[in-house]
Amino acid sequence: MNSAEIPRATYHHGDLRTALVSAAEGLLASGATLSLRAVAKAAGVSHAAPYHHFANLYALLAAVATRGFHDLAADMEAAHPGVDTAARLVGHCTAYVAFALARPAAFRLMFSPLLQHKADHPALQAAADGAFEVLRKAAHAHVAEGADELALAGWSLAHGLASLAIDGALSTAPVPMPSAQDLAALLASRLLENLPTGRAGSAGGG
Amino acid sequence: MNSAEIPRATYHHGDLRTALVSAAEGLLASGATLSLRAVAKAAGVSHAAPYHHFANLYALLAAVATRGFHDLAADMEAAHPGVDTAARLVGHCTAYVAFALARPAAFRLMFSPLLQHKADHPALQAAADGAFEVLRKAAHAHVAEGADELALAGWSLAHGLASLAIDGALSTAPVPMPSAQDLAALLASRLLENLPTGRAGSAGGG
DNA sequence: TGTACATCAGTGAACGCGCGTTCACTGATGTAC
DNA sequence: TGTACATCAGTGAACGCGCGTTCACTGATGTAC
Repeated sequence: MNSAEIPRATYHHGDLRTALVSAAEGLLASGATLSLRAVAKAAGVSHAAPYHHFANLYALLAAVATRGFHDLAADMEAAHPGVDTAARLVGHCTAYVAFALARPAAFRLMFSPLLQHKADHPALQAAADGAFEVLRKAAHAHVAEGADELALAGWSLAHGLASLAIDGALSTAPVPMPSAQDLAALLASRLLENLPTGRAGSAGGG
Repeated sequence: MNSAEIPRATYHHGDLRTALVSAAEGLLASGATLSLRAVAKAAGVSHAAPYHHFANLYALLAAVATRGFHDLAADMEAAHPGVDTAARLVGHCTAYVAFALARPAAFRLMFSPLLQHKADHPALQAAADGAFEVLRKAAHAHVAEGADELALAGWSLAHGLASLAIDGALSTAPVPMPSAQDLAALLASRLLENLPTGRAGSAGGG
């Protein structure tokens, strides 16, 4: 219950703030270059209206990304088949990739350098931390020793696969591919099966 | 020897085409929004000069990305410690992450949706295919069966780690981190050690 | 070597456009009495 | 319930700016003889 998010009065438009966030994500998804004027037009209001809700374009983008991290965390939480800890972590990774494929524009924005200074947007910072915490907790439940490293490995694998898939890089691969979701689940489960509590030790040569 | 790349005459400037590509990558690295006029100014020529070398901004961006893929492939080729096939693949993945950390702006552009239609730029398409081929060949040398999947896993892991690192996401992780290069080598080698020729079979539920 | 000519990379003025931002305004919503 | 007032979300005109793109030009480089 973040009191800064909810109690927006609904005067003329209904809820222009939310409508602007949705319109912005829609424009990003369409591949258009984003501008406050274009977002206002897409939302059906005059170009000056957004200034009553967002100081500038970056504040609006931060709101889009914040909603994205909330949705990502919710999707990952919702995807935990059974109580098996490994299956839960695989489910989280699969949901991660599925989110990126379903909403690539939001996913890119969430990790865009445009919003790298998340400290400027506390709500965004909190939402991003919350999403990673879902993965970290799942890894911690699976195995105590090396859990953070395990979470990082799963996160990296899921993030890399998601990024490559939505940027079309996988289409350059010379072999027929299963669906990206199936592939993510397969790879993540293989990784988890083969990385139990034991630590490998000295593997990174210098 | 691509005849379309080399035989540029050096009339007034010397080699404005190359200078524009370098200036563009420099501007991208500085975080500035890119425009042809800004690139021309950075290269010290008038704003109309680039039109003698590039039809528009996208053609220039494609040239930046093309050079990036060439350099990435060269870096990966150069990083093969010994003749051990596993070590070579780990070396490639490490070089991949190191390239992203050294030239994040180029790396992002290379996988940007702006250049998703690589078929419009044959040189870019060839360079991108060539870079992935380095990874695929290394995986194929390591193990014939399932080599493409192995290459994809290594690629995804390296790409995900690289993306998260350059976008600052790893700084939100609640544990102290080794250097990203060491981490990439560690994770890649673990993955490779534990994913030999055997195939897991049915792991992706659904 | 020297001269006349052709080529074309780079110049600078000019254009129309969409942008961010401001400003006085207007009119619907909420509230005090 | 009704009226008068306060609030403030959204409007539309206006501004200055940087952009992409074009165009006639100019002058350095290359070449034919």
